[in-house]
Amino acid sequence: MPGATATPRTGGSGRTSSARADRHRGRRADGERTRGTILREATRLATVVGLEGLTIGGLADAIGMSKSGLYAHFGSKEALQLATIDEAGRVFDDEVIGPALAAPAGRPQIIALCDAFFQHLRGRTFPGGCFFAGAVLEMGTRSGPVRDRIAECQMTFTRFVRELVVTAIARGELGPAVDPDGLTFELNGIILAADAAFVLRDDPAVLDLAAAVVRSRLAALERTQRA
Amino acid sequence: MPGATATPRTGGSGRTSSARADRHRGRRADGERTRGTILREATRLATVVGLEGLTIGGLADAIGMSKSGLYAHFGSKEALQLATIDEAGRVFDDEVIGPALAAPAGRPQIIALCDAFFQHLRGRTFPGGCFFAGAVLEMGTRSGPVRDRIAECQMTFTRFVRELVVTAIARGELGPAVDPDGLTFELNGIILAADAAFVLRDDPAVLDLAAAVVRSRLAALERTQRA
DNA sequence: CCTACCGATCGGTAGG
DNA sequence: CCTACCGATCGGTAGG
Repeated sequence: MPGATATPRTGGSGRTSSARADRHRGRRADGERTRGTILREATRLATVVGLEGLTIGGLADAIGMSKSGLYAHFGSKEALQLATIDEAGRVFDDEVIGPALAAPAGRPQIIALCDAFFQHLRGRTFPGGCFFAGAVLEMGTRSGPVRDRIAECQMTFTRFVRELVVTAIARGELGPAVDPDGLTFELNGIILAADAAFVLRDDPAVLDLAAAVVRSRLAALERTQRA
Repeated sequence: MPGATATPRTGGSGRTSSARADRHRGRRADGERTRGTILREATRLATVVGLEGLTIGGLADAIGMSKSGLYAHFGSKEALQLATIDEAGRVFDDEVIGPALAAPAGRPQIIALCDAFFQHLRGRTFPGGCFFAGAVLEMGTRSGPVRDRIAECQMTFTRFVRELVVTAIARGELGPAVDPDGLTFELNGIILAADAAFVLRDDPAVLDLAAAVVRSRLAALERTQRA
């Protein structure tokens, strides 16, 4: 969720091929792999117990490591939380933002974004539903770098949705009098309602309802002059 | 949020006036008062640190009591959590359900319900926003009596909103082809989006936007035939 | 990446 | 409603 722009993560560090460089690369690659394993489990765990409920010991147990093994990768709980947020952002970009960008510009991108989000829930990438929906309510009224990072992610997403809305209006696929802020707010609400209902009822039917609501809402706005 | 029906909580126990009964009543009244103080602070604290993050020690400190003083009122953390949920439900009934029921039946009740919810946020009854919105995402994927109680509250609220919608359709204040489940879902989404945005941005302007969205949404559905 | 440890805090109990 | 305590777990560190 960090952004709508694809941020290519260039991996390895060079082209040297001495034994020493290979060993360095091997060690670093192992470390990166372990780090990835830790963070994948951390994102999953955090959607169930929260970013604050995520404990170093609990996470270490879940992946069969010692606590100090985790401290070798992240110096503190806060650093782990921030890295976990970034990992969740990469997953969100891959599974939700990516499919939206792959769709034709305008209204199809709005529908693709919502459908991708519902698929993100349906596929149970995270056992506790949307990582960020939970994190916003958990961290919203606190303070510190973790809260600020979550707020930043949420703002980035809202801005992205608004861009799609503005584009759809400019292309004449939504009525010219549609209020971008209002529709962005509504779409975010549909997304949040889908997450809450799916988390609670564990029933894919709520995602079908959500997808139908998105379509009927956009169809109505295509014809009317006032949102 | 337990229900839309007013549940009068009959207090005192009788009409006896012996010294012994008075002393009993006095003791019980003191206990009830302390219990209320504890629960009021518990609901507030829980909206910031979560129902799970709510600790006996932290709550005891917040109200200037000893931990064991709390254990005298609630035998366990789980019992405290359940009592806290009930207290939050009473507050929600008072501040949100009550004003809706006081409005004229039909569409005015839907608007009154949403406005009362936005006012519930604006007045900062709870520092962390809507108690139940946070609790649903925190407890949704767990198990046990606390999760079940939260799920029950959410279902009761959803049913209540749906009743208002059905009534408004029956009265001809919403188009006959409006889908009750779809509109209930949308209204719940607007409520959740308002809570998330207010918690994060701490800006009453988001509540004004939410109120405007509710009105324009209902106005559009009054005229159209398909939701 | 490990074992072994630290002070602080967790939920909960004994006994008054 | 209190003091005093329990074993378990918290985030974090030393030293390898």
